[in-house]
Amino acid sequence: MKYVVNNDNIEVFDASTFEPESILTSGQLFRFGLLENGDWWVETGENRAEITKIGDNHYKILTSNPKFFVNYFDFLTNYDIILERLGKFEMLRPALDYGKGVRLLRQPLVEVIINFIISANNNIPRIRKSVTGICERFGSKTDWGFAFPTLEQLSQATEQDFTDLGCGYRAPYLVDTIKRLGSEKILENLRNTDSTENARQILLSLKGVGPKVADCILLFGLNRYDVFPVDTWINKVYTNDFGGMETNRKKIAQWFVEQFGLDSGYCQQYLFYYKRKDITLK
DNA sequence: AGCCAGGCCCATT
DNA sequence: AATGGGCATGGC
Repeated sequence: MKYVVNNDNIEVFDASTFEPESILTSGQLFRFGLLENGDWWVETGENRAEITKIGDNHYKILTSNPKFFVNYFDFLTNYDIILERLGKFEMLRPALDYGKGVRLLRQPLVEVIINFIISANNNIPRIRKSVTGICERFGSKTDWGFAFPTLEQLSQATEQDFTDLGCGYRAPYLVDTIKRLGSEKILENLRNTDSTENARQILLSLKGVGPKVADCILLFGLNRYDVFPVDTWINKVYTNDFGGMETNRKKIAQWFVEQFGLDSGYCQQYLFYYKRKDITLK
């Protein structure tokens, strides 16, 4: 993959490891969609991009903030090398072939924490609805819609607000976590620690954050790749496709990390996307 | 209609 | 440390 950063767009060439549909529907983010002209749109933080296909393996990312999206789409990482390493595992090849256009997004930390607290025991369409509602209710107006709210804006939200937005029993968790993020040095400590396990323990102290959600935050918000979030889908992959006998999800995650090391986070995302390939999210 | 969803909290053992 | 019941709410 090659890319050129311009004033109001990024042009992507040889994009075998950049496929908008794969990236956006792989369950990492919840504010995206398909326009009538076939372009994909994505919003995160206070930014928006539209991705238009120019030709085979050739895209243009239209945005007023190209620098942000170079980082967001993880363009500094060489995915060919990751695919080559993981491809040595024979059983991964169908998933890698199907999902080679997936990338691991480098997302704003607070947004990831809120999104994945909402994700627990929930379905993706409903998560999208709640997250979108939170932006519309508490985020700043933008040229195209609404930004994801800042921590200060989020601190205005009550438990009733989150209930009204369809967050269900997670509403009190959100209020409690938002209050703590504003009053303690949690975000700073998360960013400063060298230890993934230390960061995990900090996250587990948050209400609504268990082992799986913590690993998603580590992966999508803190760019730690020695993690393997195990949800209901990965659980099926483990037992049905890998023939695993363990039932404890923390132990399943540890088993995967033993296999795939620092490629675990990428591997998990390819497997998750492949397992859900028959479920449409447009 | 009933099961399931990118699980977690909390009480009990 | 491990287990299990309860849980808001909408998608399918």
